Amino acid sequence: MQPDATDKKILELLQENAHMTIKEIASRINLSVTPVHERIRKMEREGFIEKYVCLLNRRKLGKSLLVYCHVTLDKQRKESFEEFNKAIAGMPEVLECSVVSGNFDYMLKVVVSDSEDYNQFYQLKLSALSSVLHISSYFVISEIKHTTGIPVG
Amino acid sequence: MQPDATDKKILELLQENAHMTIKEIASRINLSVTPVHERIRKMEREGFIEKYVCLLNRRKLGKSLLVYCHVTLDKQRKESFEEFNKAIAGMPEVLECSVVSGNFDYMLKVVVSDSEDYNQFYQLKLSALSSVLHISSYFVISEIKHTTGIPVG
DNA sequence: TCATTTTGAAGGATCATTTTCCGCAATCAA
DNA sequence: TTGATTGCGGAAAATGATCCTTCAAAATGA
Repeated sequence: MQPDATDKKILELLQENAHMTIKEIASRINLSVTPVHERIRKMEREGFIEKYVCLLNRRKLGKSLLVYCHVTLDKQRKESFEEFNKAIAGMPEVLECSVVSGNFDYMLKVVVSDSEDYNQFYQLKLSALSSVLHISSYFVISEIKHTTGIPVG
Repeated sequence: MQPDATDKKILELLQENAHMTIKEIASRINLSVTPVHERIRKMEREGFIEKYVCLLNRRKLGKSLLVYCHVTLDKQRKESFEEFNKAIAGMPEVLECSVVSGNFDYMLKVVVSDSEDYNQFYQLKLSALSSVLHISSYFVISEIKHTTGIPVG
């Protein structure tokens, strides 16, 4: 069953602040705590809500550099994709990695401390993979928008 | 003050599951609830922890298509950047938007229902902006990795 | 139409967690 | 040694989550 309008309001609030109490959510949407609680549990059970996480300030933690990479594999073959996918899983600096359509194979989002740190990652980890043919790096100069909230309207 | 090793363990746990109780965290790192509670509050106060959110399953909510866009502005001028930045802020389907170095100006991450929905976004919203000269779209075929957890080791 | 079932919500009791307070021990500087 | 600071543990108080029962409205069926 898809979330109804009330469920969606709850999701919007929780996507913005998961520490909001059920009581607070209830008062915002003019309901008592019980139905709000039940709706949340239901959406958790049914997988609409996947998990609750905290978001950190990467700059304060010294991870000031954000880089997007385009990766082209040497050969578009099963073994290459498998090697690459497996390697990516073990790289904590890679936050996102997707196979994309277009003139390259992968799109990566990488978080590192600085350009030297990125160089280490680039030379010792990414280009060390035999499956990799070509890498283009795009350094983020300014983050205009950054949200984890998907539109539920 | 930077988080110490104990703080980092707490951050790793909270980045994975922010609903973990203080008691549970405490037992995992062999501490009582008081210091764990104090450390978390401190990291919230000092801004290392920015917010708590819930992550939704976009597919279950009908947002099955993920697209990365490269956008080139017509003119690299203050007014163009301002118009573009402002417009992006009002587009809920754009989850991330960054100014990048390289042969285009912006990198966008867009979430929509399907290709028709993307077409609407592309034609009616993005290319409707006078500041935009060129757009390249890269459709995500497969998400290999997707995490919000930045490395704190 | 009337009775029955189902669904969603409210209120209150109970349980768990968070938060606060206090004291203890280790470390460090004077 | 003394005094101050820091980090930790334990327990009480405050708050919130959860569970259970009841109620009302809508849907279902004879």
